[in-house]
Amino acid sequence: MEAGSDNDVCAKWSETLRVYHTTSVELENELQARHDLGLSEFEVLSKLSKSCGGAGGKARMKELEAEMYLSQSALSRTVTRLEKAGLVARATCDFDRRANFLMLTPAGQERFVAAQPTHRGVLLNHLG
Amino acid sequence: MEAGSDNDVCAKWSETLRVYHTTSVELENELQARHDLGLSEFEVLSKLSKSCGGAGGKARMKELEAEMYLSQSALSRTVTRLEKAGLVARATCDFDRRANFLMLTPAGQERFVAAQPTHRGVLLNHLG
DNA sequence: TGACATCCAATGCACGTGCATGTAAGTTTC
DNA sequence: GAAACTTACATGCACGTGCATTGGATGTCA
Repeated sequence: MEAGSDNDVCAKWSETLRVYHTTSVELENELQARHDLGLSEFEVLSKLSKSCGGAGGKARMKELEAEMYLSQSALSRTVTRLEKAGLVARATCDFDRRANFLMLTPAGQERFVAAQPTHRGVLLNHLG
Repeated sequence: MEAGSDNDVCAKWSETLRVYHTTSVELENELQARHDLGLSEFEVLSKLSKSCGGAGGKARMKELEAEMYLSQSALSRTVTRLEKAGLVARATCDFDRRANFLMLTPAGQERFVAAQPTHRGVLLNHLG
């Protein structure tokens, strides 16, 4: 019987929508209010911090793009915002001068470390 | 120990992000390509169809707003788009002339019925 | 070497969204 | 019944996003 299966996926999707929206809205609000960071911006800092082991590490734009649900152009502008805020630095790669290396600045590392508990708290609230 | 719990919620959130993004992108693409409908627009048609039992039924904007993850202004514009496409009609309520009654037009009902299998198909693909 | 395809990132543009505000209609208080 | 408040919806504006394009660097093949 297929009707039950239809209802199942509908309910599952409905629940996914609920969790996603409520959680991401609160993440956005809390990160913005407490740390002046958008959710995409926080996630860029997070990926950089994890894949580079703190300030000074490097990652390419393409690597980030593959890990995030964000288009190439949106990622480019997100990084531009972070750069203007002094949280991230771009450096052209010596071996492939098409590519950018991205580095967390000390300020960026600091901001991320400060924001991470907020992020965790919201997730625990909604998913814990 | 809290580290395990932290990892749990992170993994859960990560999975929610993955399911949400992949599913909603494909929903958006398929509905747009096959039926010239955005996801929000489809969901308005869906709510109207369900809460009104097909064409000619009525619902207020405020009712829809409560059921959807969309701001009042975004909903207003979504309904405007649907109205311009001839899929929904606005009628001012006799008893409260601030409020709108929304009605699915026959074309709107038809479009929704045509689009629903597409919607179900994508959901089954991703969640089934 | 020269011509062409491919790749990386930035940018112009259109679009959907949220916030703040405006307008009109209903409600309450005196 | 008038004034103050509240509610329902629309609209101006700013912002983040995706698509398409551009510009510059790299790779490939004859």
